[in-house]
Amino acid sequence: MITIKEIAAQLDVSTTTVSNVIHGKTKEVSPETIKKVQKFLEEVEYVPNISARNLAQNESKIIGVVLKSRPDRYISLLQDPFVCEMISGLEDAIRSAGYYMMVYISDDIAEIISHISTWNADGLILFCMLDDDGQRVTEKYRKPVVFMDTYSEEMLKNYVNIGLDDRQGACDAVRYLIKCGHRKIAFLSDNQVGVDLERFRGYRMALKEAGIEYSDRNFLQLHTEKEEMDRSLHRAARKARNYTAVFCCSDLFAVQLINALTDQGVRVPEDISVIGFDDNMYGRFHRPALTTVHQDAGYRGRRAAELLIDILKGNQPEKNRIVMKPHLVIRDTVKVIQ
Amino acid sequence: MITIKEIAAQLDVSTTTVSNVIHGKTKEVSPETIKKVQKFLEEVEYVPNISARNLAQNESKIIGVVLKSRPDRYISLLQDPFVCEMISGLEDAIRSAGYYMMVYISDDIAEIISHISTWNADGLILFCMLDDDGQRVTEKYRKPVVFMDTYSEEMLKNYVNIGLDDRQGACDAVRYLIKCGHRKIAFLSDNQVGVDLERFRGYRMALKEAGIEYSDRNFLQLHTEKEEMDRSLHRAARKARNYTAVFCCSDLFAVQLINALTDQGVRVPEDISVIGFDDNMYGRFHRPALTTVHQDAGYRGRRAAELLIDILKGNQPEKNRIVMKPHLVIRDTVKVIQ
DNA sequence: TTGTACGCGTTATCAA
DNA sequence: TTGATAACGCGTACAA
Repeated sequence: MITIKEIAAQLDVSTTTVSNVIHGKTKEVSPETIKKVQKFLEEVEYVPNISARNLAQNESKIIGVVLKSRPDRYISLLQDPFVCEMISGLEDAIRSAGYYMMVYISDDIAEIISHISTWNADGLILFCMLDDDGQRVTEKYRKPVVFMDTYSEEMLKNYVNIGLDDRQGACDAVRYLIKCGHRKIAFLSDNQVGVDLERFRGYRMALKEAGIEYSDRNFLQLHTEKEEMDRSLHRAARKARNYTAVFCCSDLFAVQLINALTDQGVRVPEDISVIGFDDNMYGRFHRPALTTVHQDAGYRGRRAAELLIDILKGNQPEKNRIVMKPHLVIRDTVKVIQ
Repeated sequence: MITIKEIAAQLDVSTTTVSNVIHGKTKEVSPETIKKVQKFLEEVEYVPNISARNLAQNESKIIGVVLKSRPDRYISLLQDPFVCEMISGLEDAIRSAGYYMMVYISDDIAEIISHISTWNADGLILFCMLDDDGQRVTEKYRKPVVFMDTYSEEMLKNYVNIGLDDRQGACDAVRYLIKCGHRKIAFLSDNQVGVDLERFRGYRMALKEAGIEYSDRNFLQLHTEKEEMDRSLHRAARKARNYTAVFCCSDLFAVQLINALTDQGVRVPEDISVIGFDDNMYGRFHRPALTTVHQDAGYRGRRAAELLIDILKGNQPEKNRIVMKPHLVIRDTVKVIQ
C-alpha cells in the first residue's frame, strides 16, 4: 500500500500538495501539478488509509447498525427475513452514500457500546432496543442516532425514529377478519412489548369497535426459546382451534402456526383463518399464500440510513417521528364465514 | 473518549505504564501501580481507539467478508436464507474470537479490493467468486484468504477452501429419486458453473449409473433476473410436467417451483416429485415439507472463520481443502411410483 | 520499575 | 502556489 508521503517523495512535491489534489482542492494547486499527481495516483492505484484519516479527522465514515440479540431464540437475528431485508436496505443506502456499515450484534449493551466507541462510529442505527437499552446507549454515545421501531417515550422525545403504524396495520387486519364474519379471533405473539404491544392495541381496538369482548385467553403466547418453540407452537395451534381466525404478529409465526395446524389435520383457511404481518417471502412462498399486513422492511432500512446520513451532513431532520403506513394484502388464508 | 495520554497525566505515570497495564505486561510494572491504573481504567471505562492501534501496529482486527452480488437478481444476497445463515455463523465466530466483521457486498471487484485496502482487513473470506474474481482479489491482496465454495482449480491449488461435496449430495438425491421409481428426472438451476455445475455432475452421475439417458432438455434453466423470474418459473413448471421428478439446486428454487406447479393445478408429490438442496427454513416451513439435501450453512461459516483466524495466529492449516458432507433429508415431496 | 521519544498515514494550519 | 510541521492515539524500543 503506497502512502501519500511516498508519493510526495517520488514526485518531489509535498504531502500537502498530494492531499490537496486527492481532495479536489484544485484552486490551491497549479494545473500541471494536478495533472502530474493525478496521473501518478491512478498508476499506483492509491487507496487512502482509513485509520489514519479517522485519527486525523476524528471521523470514521462508519455507520454502526446495532441489533440487540436474544441468544436463546430458536432462530438468530440474521435468520429472520424481516431483519435481513432491513439490513439489506441499510447496506445499500450506506454504501451508496460512501459510508461503511458495521453491524454490531450482541445481547450485551455494554459490549455494544464498547465496540461503537472503539470504532468511533459517526452515527448509529438502533434496532430491537427494549426497556432502557436505548437510553443506555444514548447516555454514552453522543453522536447522531436513528431509532427503528422504538416505542420508548423518552427516546421518541429526543431522537429520530423511523417507525411503522403498527396499531393501524393490526387494526386493519382484524377489521378485515371481522368483515369476513369472524368474531372469535385470537392474537398470537411471543411478547407484549414494543412493536407487538402496539399491534396488540390495534387488535383490541378493532375488537372493541365491533363490540366483541376480549378475554385474556385470546392471547396466544409463543415461547420462542430454542427448546420450547416446537412444543409452544403446537400448544398454540391446539388453542387456536377454539377460534375461527388468528392474527399473528409476523409472517414467520403465521407460517409456522399454519404448519402446526396442518400437522394436526386442521386446514387453513377452511377450518381456521390466519393473517400475518410483514409480508416477506415466507408468506409469499407459502401455499395457500398468506394474507398479511405489508410493510417494506428494505425501504424502511434505506430511509433510516438516508436520514441518518442527512443528519451527519449537518441538516436537521424536519421531524423526529416518521411513521410509515402498512397496508393489508389479501391473499388466500382468510375465509369468509357464515 | 479518554486517551492513554490523558490517563497517564491524571495518574501521574507515563503512557508506557498505562499501556503495559492494559496489555497485561505485569512483570514490568509494580503491583501498586497496576492496581491504581486498573482501577482508574475501569472507572473511566477506557476504550482503546482502534484507528490509532491499527496505525501503530498495522493490524486492523477486521475480517472482511466479501460477497460478489448480482444486482439484477430477483432477490438480493441478504435476502437469500442460505447466505444469511452463513453470515450468521461467520459473525458469531468472528465476534467470539475478538475480531470484527466487515461485510463487503458489491458487483464490482475493483470496488471490493479498494474497500479492503482502505480498511486494511487482516484476512478475507471470499464467497460467490466466479470466473477470475478470486484471482483478481488475491493478486492485489496479499494477506490470508479463505474461500467458500470456489471451484477454480487455480485458487484451490493455492488457497484454503471450505467446500461441500456438492456432487455427492446431488448424486445421493437423484439416486434416491431413482430408487423411488423415477426415471424421468429434470434438473433445475439458474446457471451451470461452480457449485451448480458440480451438482449437475452429481445428477448426471446418478442417471448414468442407472442407465438413464440424459437429454439437454432435462436441464430446466431459470432466469433469475427481476423481470424474468416469474415467467421463467412458470415456464419451468410447465416443462417440469413432462417429468415425474425434478431435482432443484436450492430449496428456494424448489419451493418456488412447487408454488408455480400448485398454481398450475399440479400437485406435489402426487403428480410430480420435487427435491431441493440446502435444507433451510424455506423447505422446512413448506407443506408438504421439502425432501432435500442438508448442509449446515451456519456451521460452514463458523468453520471458515475459525480456520482463517487460526491462520492469522500463525498456524498453518493442515490441509487446503475442507470438504463437508451433505446428507439427504427425506420428507414429503417425493412420491414412490409404480 | 518508569519515562521519553518516535513512527504509523493523514489532514490542517500557517508560513514562505 | 507550495511546503514544513504539528496533531490525532497508540505501541514500543530504548534510555534512565
